[in-house]
Amino acid sequence: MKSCQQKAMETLLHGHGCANQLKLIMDHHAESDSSMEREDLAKSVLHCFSDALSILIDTNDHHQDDQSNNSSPQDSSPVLESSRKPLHRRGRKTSMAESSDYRRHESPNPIYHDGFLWRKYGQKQIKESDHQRSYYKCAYTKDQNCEAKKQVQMIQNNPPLYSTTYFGHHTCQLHQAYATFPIDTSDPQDSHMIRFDHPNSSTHQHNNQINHVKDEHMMSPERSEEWSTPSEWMSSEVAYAVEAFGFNPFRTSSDLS
DNA sequence: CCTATTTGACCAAA
DNA sequence: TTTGGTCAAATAGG
Repeated sequence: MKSCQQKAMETLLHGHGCANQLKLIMDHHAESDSSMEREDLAKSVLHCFSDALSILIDTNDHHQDDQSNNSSPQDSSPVLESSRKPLHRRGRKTSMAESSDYRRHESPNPIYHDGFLWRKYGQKQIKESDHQRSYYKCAYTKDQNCEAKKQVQMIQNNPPLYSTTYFGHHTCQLHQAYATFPIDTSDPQDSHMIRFDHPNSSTHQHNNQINHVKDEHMMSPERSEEWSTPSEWMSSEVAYAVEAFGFNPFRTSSDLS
């Protein structure tokens, strides 16, 4: 089992990778159709930071955790939740969510471009919810025994709210690439961009660029009309993320500085 | 062709 | 028996 610091480090490295990818996109396709991708990546970066922070903060005050529960974080999106929080069990266990380590995000739109390559392997109607849940695993599960998974589910219709839950941690090369990238390059202008393709994948993969999960038709088809202009909800989503990250849902700001 | 997604079947846990 | 998670055959689509 990995130490919390290790997890935090991995999360930060992922965020770093996403930021790199974002910069790459902004450098090369400044005006193109990649705004959606950029938006998702920006969100991922923010999520990574808050994830890492929550891990570190959580381990920091693991001994003085008495009054931590009653200060429930208000429900501004995106909401962050982790398995390190106490889980109240009611009724049947929801296996994955209660047994293994997970990080959950809520946001007004599903997160597809999070810097990793996912493969969908299932979709289920969930009892209490009106909406289906989609199951993804890392595209390198087979090649590299990467166990990372994620679930995406619409949890609310109006306004639209999606829950993205990550399970396990990436051990694949795509992830390792972030770790080998020099973090503090002396020259911020010159970008030594990391490669996002994978050295072993060329033999049997027709396409080794980041190949993002496409929009599912699982959700109600009419939902797309609810977002009048894409730029509206996208920028508001990032604004929410910034806001949430700024005050940190788990602690008061005094703990951060 | 090849790979990715869809979707009903299957399985394990409760 | 019900439910959530996964498998894998069928299908889509490049």
